[in-house]
Amino acid sequence: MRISVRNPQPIFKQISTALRHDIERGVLKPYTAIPSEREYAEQLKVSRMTVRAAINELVSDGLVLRSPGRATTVAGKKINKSAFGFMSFSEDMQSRGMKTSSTLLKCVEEVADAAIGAQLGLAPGARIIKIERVRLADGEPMALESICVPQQRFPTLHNFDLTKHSVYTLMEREFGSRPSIADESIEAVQLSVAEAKLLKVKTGSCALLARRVTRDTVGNTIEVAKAIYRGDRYRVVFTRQR
Amino acid sequence: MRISVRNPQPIFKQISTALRHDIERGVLKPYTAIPSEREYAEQLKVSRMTVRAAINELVSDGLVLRSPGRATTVAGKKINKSAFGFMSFSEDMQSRGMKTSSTLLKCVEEVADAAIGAQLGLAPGARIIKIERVRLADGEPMALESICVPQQRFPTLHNFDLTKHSVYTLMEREFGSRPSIADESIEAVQLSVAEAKLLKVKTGSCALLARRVTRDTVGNTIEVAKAIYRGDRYRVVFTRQR
DNA sequence: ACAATTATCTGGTCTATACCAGTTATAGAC
DNA sequence: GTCTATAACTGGTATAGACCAGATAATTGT
Repeated sequence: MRISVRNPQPIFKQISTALRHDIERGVLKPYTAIPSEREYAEQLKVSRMTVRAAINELVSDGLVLRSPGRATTVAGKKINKSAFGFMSFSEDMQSRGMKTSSTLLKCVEEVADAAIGAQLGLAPGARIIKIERVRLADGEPMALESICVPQQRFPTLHNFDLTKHSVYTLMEREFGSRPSIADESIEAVQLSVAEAKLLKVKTGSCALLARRVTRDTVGNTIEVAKAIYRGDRYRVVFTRQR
Repeated sequence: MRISVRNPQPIFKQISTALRHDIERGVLKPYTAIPSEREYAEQLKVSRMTVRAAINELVSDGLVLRSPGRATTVAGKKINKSAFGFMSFSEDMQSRGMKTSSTLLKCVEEVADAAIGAQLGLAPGARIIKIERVRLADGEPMALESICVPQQRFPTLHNFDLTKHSVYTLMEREFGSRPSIADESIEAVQLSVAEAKLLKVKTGSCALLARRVTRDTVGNTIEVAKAIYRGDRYRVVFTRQR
């Protein structure tokens, strides 16, 4: 493992990605103990707290398990290789090696209704930009997505080519608002006739309905989203800890 | 805020729960900045790193937002009050103020089939304990749950009253195995005739199917679970970060 | 050979300090 | 007033030490 102070990445990040790779490549094998924090500290000539910060990252991703008194061990094989985090549809699919595309159904500026406005923390009568898209993976319809963002914060968002660019990327690059945290809920629903037609499945099929309220690093609510994923092709995977 | 070294809880934990309460009670209001880490450190006469550890807990629960250079602010109202973590059905429902009960459908010791055995990391032919229950909240059927645990690790689990005790509690108290991390997947499915009858809903209704592989603090896989939740009454809620 | 004790591991917490890089407020120049 | 440079913040990272309690390995005494 090589770490460098000249690397713009913080040391603990360098260490955690190095360890992550070691686990992925099998250098550190599942169910076996990894070297102790003190060993790494001495070997890498960094403080133990720095090593600890690195390992913290792995713990919160569920890659390793810590238990007081015992050595830290590599967790067994995970259902989901990709760490949780939260991803946009495009990032999500791309990480699975699928090509994504979109069909734009709607892209309008309108007055926010009471519910959406309240969730976005807007005054009554404030305007929003509403974007509705069919999301496809390798050409096959996978999800229906409806996004509402405050017009005031992203005034020209609807001028970009939303079939090409990720909305999150645009938010960050063009408007300096980085999505940071999202409250999400998932439920099972039956598809309506219109929804089923767009997804090219039978009416009444089961689907996952996800609602999401996204905030940026400053705490502003920047998005209220609703997405319907085909039940036969989509599965939400995550790691829980306690 | 009062912290004490005599309190068996670590200081940073005391601070984080105090802050959590302040946020819940509205002493620290949404969208407003909280005092800086240095202020808390001086006021509480602890190291800044300790305060930081406390605030880290709030950040990972999505209660506050940090952004370099700026003050830390309280996040807006959350969809889910309860932090994510992972909970058993009983804990889950109880936290919602509902009374839970169970109907035991099956509780047997048998040879693990290939798939389950592999997930539990067992040798072919090893025995498991399989528990199937209908879970009820306030007397109403809410979920069907099927749990498989290795017989070797929990030899007498099926002798306990599983309609009364939480399996996780038994695992920890009676067998010294604390559930620590779980890989979970959720998908939408249509209920079969038998499932619908047990849940007292119409055949073909939508439901959430959750699969879970749980490991303890040492990394042993201690449970493979499958649960079917009524789609009309259940919703999975969580917070994502990136 | 076995059981009990002890030494030495482990991670968990904590301190006090330091420097950096962003952000914001302030004070000064115009 | 408005603009600009600066000072005073913020959180982010890192250090080098310290002590604790749980787990384990080594060493005893029998």
